[in-house]
Amino acid sequence: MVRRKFLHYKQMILKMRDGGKTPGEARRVPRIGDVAAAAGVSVATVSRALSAPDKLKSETRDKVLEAVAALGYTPNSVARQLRAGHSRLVLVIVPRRTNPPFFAEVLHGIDVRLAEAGYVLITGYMEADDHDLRLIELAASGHVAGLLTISGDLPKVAGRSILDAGLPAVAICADPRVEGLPAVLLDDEQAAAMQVEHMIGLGHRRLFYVSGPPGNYNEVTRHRGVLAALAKAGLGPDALIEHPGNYAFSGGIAGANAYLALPDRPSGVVCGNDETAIAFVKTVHAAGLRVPDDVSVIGFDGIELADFCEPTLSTIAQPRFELGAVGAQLLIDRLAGADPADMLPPGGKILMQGRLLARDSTRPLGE
Amino acid sequence: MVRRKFLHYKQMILKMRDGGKTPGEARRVPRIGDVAAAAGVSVATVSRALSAPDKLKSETRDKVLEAVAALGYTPNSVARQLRAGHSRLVLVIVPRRTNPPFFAEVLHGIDVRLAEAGYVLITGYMEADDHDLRLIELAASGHVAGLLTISGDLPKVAGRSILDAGLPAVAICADPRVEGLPAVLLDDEQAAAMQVEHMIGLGHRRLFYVSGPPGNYNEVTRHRGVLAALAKAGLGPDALIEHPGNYAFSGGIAGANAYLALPDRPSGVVCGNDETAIAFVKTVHAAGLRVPDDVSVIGFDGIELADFCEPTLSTIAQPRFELGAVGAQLLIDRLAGADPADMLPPGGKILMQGRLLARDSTRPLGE
DNA sequence: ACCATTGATGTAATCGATTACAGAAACGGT
DNA sequence: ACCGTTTCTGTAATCGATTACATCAATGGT
Repeated sequence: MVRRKFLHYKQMILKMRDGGKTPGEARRVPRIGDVAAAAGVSVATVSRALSAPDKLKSETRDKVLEAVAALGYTPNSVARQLRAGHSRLVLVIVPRRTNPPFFAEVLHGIDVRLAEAGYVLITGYMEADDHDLRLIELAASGHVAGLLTISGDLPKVAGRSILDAGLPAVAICADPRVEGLPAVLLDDEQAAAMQVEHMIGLGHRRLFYVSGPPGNYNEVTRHRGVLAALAKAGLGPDALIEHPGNYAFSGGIAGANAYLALPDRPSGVVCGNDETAIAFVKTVHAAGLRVPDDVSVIGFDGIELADFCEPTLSTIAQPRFELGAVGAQLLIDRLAGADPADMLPPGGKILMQGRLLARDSTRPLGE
Repeated sequence: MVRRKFLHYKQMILKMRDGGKTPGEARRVPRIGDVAAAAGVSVATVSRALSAPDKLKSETRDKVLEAVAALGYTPNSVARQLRAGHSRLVLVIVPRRTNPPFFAEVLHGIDVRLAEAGYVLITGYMEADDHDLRLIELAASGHVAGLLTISGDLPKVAGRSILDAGLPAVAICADPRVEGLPAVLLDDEQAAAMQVEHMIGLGHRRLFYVSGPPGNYNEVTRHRGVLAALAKAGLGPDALIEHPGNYAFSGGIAGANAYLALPDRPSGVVCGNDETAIAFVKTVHAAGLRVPDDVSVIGFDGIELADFCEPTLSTIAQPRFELGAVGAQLLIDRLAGADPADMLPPGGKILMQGRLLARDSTRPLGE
C-alpha cells in the first residue's frame, strides 16, 4: 500500500518532467504500452506491427499504426538496444584541431556511408593526450557498435587501450599499427614519391622538406617515399634538407624561416600538407621571394583551398571522401559478421592512390 | 526444462560472440553480476561501491573495487540510461560541408565545455534537406539528453520537427527563430555594420556586397547592418550593389565575375564570409585587378586562413570557441534544471561582439 | 542484559522494448 | 461436426543496471 503510494508520486514527477508546467498540457513521451492501450492490443502486437508487419492481420496492423501516428510514438532505442545487445552507433575518433578542411571531407564520406547503412556517427574529438579516458569509457560502455579512427593514435590511458573493449574497429587515413586492425590508407609512400618526382621532373635537384610531426605514421611513410624517389633519380640524401613540421600553419611558418636562413637555398620545397605549404608560401613571399619564380612549392592533401591561394598550389590530391566511405564500409561489413581476412588484401590494408595536381606553385627550374 | 535448454544454447552464442573462436579464450564482457560473484557480495553492493562509495564499509568497498579492476568491469551505460531515464549524450546539428574551418572551432568550444561537464557529443551532420528523418528519430529515441544546433535550420520532415521530441535545445551562431529557443549569437547586425564602417572610414563611397544565401538568418541580419551603416553615413541604398552568394568558394567566384562585368565598379567589396572573400580576391586577381590597389575586400569570420592568403584578409573575427562554449554551458544549465528565463537577457538571445581585423586587403581609397 | 537506533547489505521491482512460448481463433479435410 | 493445422495475438521472461524497502548485524544507552 505504502509502496503503491510512492509509485504514484514518482509517476507524477515523471509526468511533470516530461510534459510541462501546466497539468493540462502534461504531454509525456508515449511508450509502447500507451500505443497498445490506444489500439486495444498488447504490447507484443505493437512491437510486431513495427518490426514484422506481415506477421499481423492487416486489420490489426492498421489499427496499431494509426495509434502510433496519433500518439507520435517513436520506440525508445535505449530500451531496444539493451534488449538487442547491440547498437547502431559508431564512434569516430577525430584529431581535435588538426587540419579541419581535410578531415571534414573524410568525415563526410564516413557519414554518408554509415547513414545509408542505418548507422549513426558519434564524433569523439581527441587531443594529443587529453580526454582519452572519456572515449575509452564510452567505447567500453556498450553504447557503440564499432569504432573508426582517422587520428593516427588511439586513446590509451595507463596501459588501457580503447581497443580493449573488443569493438570491431577500422583505421582510416593513418595506421596506428595495431595487430589485426584493418586499415584504409593512402599509399603515402607512393604519393610522397610523386611529390619528389614532380620536382625532379621540373629540374629541381635540391629539395627542402617540411615534414609532418616526427614519428607520425603518415610522416614516417612519406619520408620513406621521398628518399626512395631521390634514390631512384640518382640523388643522395644530401640533396634533401629537412625541417620537422606539424601539419599546421605554424609548421609552415617555422619551416619557411628555417629555409630563408639557409645560405644556399634549394629551388624546390616539398611540404607535408597543404596548410603547411600555404603558410610557407605566405612567409617567403613576405620576405621578398616569389613563388614559383624563385622557389617551387608543392603541398599534400588537395584541400579545396589549395586552389584558391596565390599562386594556386601544386599538391597531391587524396581521395578524401572515398577514404572515409571505404573505411566505413569495411566496418559495416565487419559489424554484419564478415571476416576481415576475406575483405582485405594480405597486408591487412587497403591502399588508395593519390593524384598529382600540377598547378602554379611549381615550375621548371630556371624558366 | 526445454526452456532451460534453450537458454543454455543462447548463452553459448553470447559467449562466442563476446569472446572469440577458441572456447578457452572466450572472454565475455563482465556484467555487474560477475563482479558481485567474484567479490562475494550482491549486485546492489557493487552498484553502490561505484556510485556511492561512502555507504559501504571500507572493507567491502575495497573487495568490490578489487574485483572490478580484476575483471575490467565498466558499467553498461545503456542499461544505466534506461533505468535513469536520461543520458549524457548531446546531439549537435552541424551543416555538412559548409565552412569547416569556422564550424570546427565552434565545435571545439562545445566539445571542451561538454566534456568538462561530463557529457559526450554526437555530431549529426545535416545537408540542406537530406537525412533529416534520421536525426529526428535519434532525438526522439531517448538516446540524447539535449540538442545544440549550429546550423541555421533544424531538421524538419513533413511538419515534424526535431524539437517535437521535447529535448532542451540551444541554438548557436544562427537563430532558427523558434519561440522559446535560447540562442547564443554573434551580433551580426553590428558586425556587418563594422565591415561597412571600415570601408567608409577608408573613403570608399560605393560598395559591392557578396551576400550569404538569401533568406539565411545570418544573411538577413547582416544585410540589415550593412544598410544601417550606409544610412548612418548618409549614403543611400544606391551606394550598394548586391550579389547573392552562398558562404562558399563558389559564391566568391560568381560574385567576382559579376563584379568584373560591372561597367562602373565600386572600390570596396564586402563579403559574407572569408571563404567567399578569398575566392573573390583570387578571381579578380586572375582578371588582372590588384587587391588592395584596385579594390579593397573585407571578409567575415576570421578563420585562421584569412591571415595566410595573399594579401592577408581584413575581416571580422567571431569569437568562435566562445560561441560554442557559451552555448554548451547554456544547455548544460538547462539540463541541470535551470530556467532559461533566469539565464537569458529579455530577448532570449545572448549576443557576442565581433572584432575588426584590419589587414592588407583593404586600404584607403586612392592611396 | 535488553531494547532502540544506526549502519551495512541483500532482495526484488523497475526502466521500455523484444520475443519465446502458450493459447485462442480460424480454417481445412474427412 | 470433429480434429489437426495454420495463423494470429497475448503473457511473461529478458537485457543490465539502479534503488526503495526489508532484513540483519552492530552499537549505544539505561
